[in-house]
Amino acid sequence: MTTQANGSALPPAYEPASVESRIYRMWEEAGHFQPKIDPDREPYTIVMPPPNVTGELHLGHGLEDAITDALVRWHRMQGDPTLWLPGEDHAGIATQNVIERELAKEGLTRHDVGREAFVERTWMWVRKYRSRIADQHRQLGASADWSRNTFTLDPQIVKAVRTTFVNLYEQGLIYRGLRMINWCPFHETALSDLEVDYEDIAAKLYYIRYPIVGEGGMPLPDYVVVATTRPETMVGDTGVAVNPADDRYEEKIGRMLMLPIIGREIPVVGDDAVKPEFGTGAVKVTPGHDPNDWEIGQRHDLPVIVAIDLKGNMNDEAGPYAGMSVDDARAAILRDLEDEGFLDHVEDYTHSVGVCSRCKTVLQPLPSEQWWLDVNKEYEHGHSLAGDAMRAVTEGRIGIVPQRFEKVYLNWMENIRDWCISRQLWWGHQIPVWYCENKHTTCQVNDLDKCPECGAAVRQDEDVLDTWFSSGLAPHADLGWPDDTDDLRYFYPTADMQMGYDIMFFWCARMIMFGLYNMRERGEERSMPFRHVLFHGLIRDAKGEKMTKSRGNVVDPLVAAATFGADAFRLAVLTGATLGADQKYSDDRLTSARNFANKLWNTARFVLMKVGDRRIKRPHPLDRETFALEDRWIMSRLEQLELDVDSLMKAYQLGECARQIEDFLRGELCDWYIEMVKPRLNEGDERPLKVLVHVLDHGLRMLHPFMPFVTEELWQTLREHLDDDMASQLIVAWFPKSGNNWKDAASETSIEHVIEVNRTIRNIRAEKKLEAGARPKVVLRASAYSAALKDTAAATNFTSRVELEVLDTSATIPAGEWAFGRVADTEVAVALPQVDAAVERARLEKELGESSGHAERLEKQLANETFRSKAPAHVIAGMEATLAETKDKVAGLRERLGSL
RNA sequence: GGGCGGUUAGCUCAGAUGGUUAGAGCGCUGCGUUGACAUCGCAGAGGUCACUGGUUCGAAUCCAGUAUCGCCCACCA
Repeated sequence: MTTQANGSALPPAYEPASVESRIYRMWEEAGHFQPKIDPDREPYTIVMPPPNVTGELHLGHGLEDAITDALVRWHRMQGDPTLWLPGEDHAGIATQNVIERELAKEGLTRHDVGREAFVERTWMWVRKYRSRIADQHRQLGASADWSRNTFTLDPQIVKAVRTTFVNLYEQGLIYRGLRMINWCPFHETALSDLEVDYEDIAAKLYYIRYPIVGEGGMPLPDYVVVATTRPETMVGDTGVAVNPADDRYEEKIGRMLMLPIIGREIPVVGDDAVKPEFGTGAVKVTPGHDPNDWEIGQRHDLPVIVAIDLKGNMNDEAGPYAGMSVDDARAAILRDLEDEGFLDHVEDYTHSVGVCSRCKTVLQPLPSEQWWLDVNKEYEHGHSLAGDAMRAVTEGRIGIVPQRFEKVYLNWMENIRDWCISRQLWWGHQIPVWYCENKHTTCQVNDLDKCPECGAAVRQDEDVLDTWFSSGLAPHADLGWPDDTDDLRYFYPTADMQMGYDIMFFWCARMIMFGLYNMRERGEERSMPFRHVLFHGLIRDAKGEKMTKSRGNVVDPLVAAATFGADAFRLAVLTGATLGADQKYSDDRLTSARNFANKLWNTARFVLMKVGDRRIKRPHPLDRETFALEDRWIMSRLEQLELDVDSLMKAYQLGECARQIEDFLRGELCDWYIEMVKPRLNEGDERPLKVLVHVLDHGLRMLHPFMPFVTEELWQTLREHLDDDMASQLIVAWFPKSGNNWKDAASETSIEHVIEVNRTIRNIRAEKKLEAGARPKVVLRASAYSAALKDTAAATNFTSRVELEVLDTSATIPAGEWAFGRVADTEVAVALPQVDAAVERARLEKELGESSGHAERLEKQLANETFRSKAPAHVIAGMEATLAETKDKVAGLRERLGSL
């Protein structure tokens, strides 16, 4: 044998820790993450969903890296100029909160330090965490272009944000207005509808008597009972509404009621929004603290009284309850109502309340001046933000994967309302609007120091924009918009986008609206931010619970990667579920993925050991004539795999694709091909080396998008032994493209048969409890497959440890003690020391039952005229072949039963 | 109140355009260290594909309905 130096040079087990950082550095230093702009080639671009700068990457980011990197590496290996554009998000509320908590440890609030110092302090935090986040991506193998890394508060993005704002403002889509908003008393800011969660709470429905006022302002003994879950808001009541069609209250409409305790007179109004069947059919109207009541108040010109302040406490409007918290005020009011006989009765009642999606504080609906984006207004004839965003999807310019999410997207977009974009925070994009003391308002991109109209000093609007306003610009802004940059011209529109389905509305929807709007000069076919958007599911813990800090079940992807290897982590999350579906995460899956990496490692180790110091030429199609049956088989199987990989990748079936490659390498290459050719290799036959090196090379290439580190490490050694035009690194090597050179259906059928025969032999060995070390004689009697069985006899002798003799059907099996089996046309006889006739009979009878049942079903179907006329020919032919084989088998079984 | 998804082996999940006896990993049982790999190999047990009805020559796959779990949307005083 030749030298074993190269194979033995690899340690016997794959050790990710000793490989990953070195390999990553090698890629990055070679500049492979940075695409070269080539006008003759279509680029592949994908923008990374920017993680919040507030902290660590979680499993969701790990999954995203696995998905994106697989797509990116696949395209890069196809030769596409490939750009994966990374970034981080300033994450307004989340980040501000982190810094406020830091301050709180020093006993300070943000107001103590002031806006400027607070923002500076936040920047210090950001600088520290940004590089940390990038390092975390690196550890997972993300081949993103760090030279283009973008932060959502970079000057370039500020310019993009302001330009967008100004354009929308000038077209009247952005406006400032007094509306009912969701106010979070904890964060002390307005929120958009999307940032509201609803929680069911067990509460009470309080029925309160509102006396009717007679002539002269005196309360009458008669009263109207209203039902409310929030009695404390009655201090802000300015009316009571009933349905105008409700007979019970018909004559009450227009009369005045006396607000209990407070003593204010309020009118009864008729409004269709009131449902007669709910409660008493009469509802107290508090326009200052309820969105519905706000609407009713608008319709009936009712005054608005705001009685709750921005921290959730009662203000002076609450009279005797001023200064109390909402909860205290509720208790006090109920006590007073009861004391004075106004509380009619109380019922248990479960309803949902809006809470802040971040801190779960119960939100206060308040009328407030905020900035809004009107997504339905036409900015040009026939064009609105939401309308364009819907059409891009319905007309197929943007594809949603999986497609079922299309409906969710469209349904949301159809019902979308104006977006509250201002936040009362300090960290973020400050609104580019300036006011002067003469009430002039200026909205412009550049900073302003004096009023262009009157020259007076100006003050910038203090609010900042919703974080998603800037994220929504990502694809074009990250590429340089509003400037006309090379990147923007070349890489926009981006190809794919990928995110968890949970941020479809927050992010995907906004990117589509903003992209189409800002890039509209490009025309419909080139203005969309991306051509496909992929929605992946959430990763839950092993019990299916959502991973949250409070549950303490959060898994750090870097710990997983450090324990099992980044490749194992990536493979595990990628194959854990299909796109769009949630997956449960457990170490078991990581373990098997790690084991596969090790299996691959040892496969390569074996091949390299056998190759020694040779340089191998790839198999040429002309070699087929000289190749053994199993050589032709594995080459044919490889070619089929390449075809399947191509179509699966194109269909974004990444998990299925990885699984199929793994199945091939494990189940066909390792389990069968390698085992079968060992005897030939031992005899110095070098043909299998050609095949082994080629198949391993292609396998590593195809697996690289999924398991980049181990494949690159192995390929670095393998390439030294392949006499071919090779790239220096696998990351930029060509991806196997399926040709039609090796497809060989006959070889596939033959080897499948040989494998089944081997399985049957082994099965008999195990069932008959033959000595593991024994080499029993085996006689095969076959017709059509006899040549294949003879060709592979040496292999079978080796892999199943037998002494094989292949006979034609004309020959008879010699006398002696045999255990019999059958595979299609092949009768398998394994020599036995002795046979237990009863056990053998039982086994044969069971098998006979199964086989004759199968034959009957086939016969019945084949006898069916409709089937014969409608089914495709290959199905019928296949079934007939199976029937023939099954009949042979039945005959054989009967014969053997008879001879027992 | 609308909408969506899941329900396949003990567990976690695959099964594209319907097609011959439904797969993998883990777990389980038995055997095994034949120089790539015990992070391994071989063999085996284990499934009426949630249920009912329909379409079809043929259904895990398509249609309708039911059950159950989960999710999303919606201004339920």
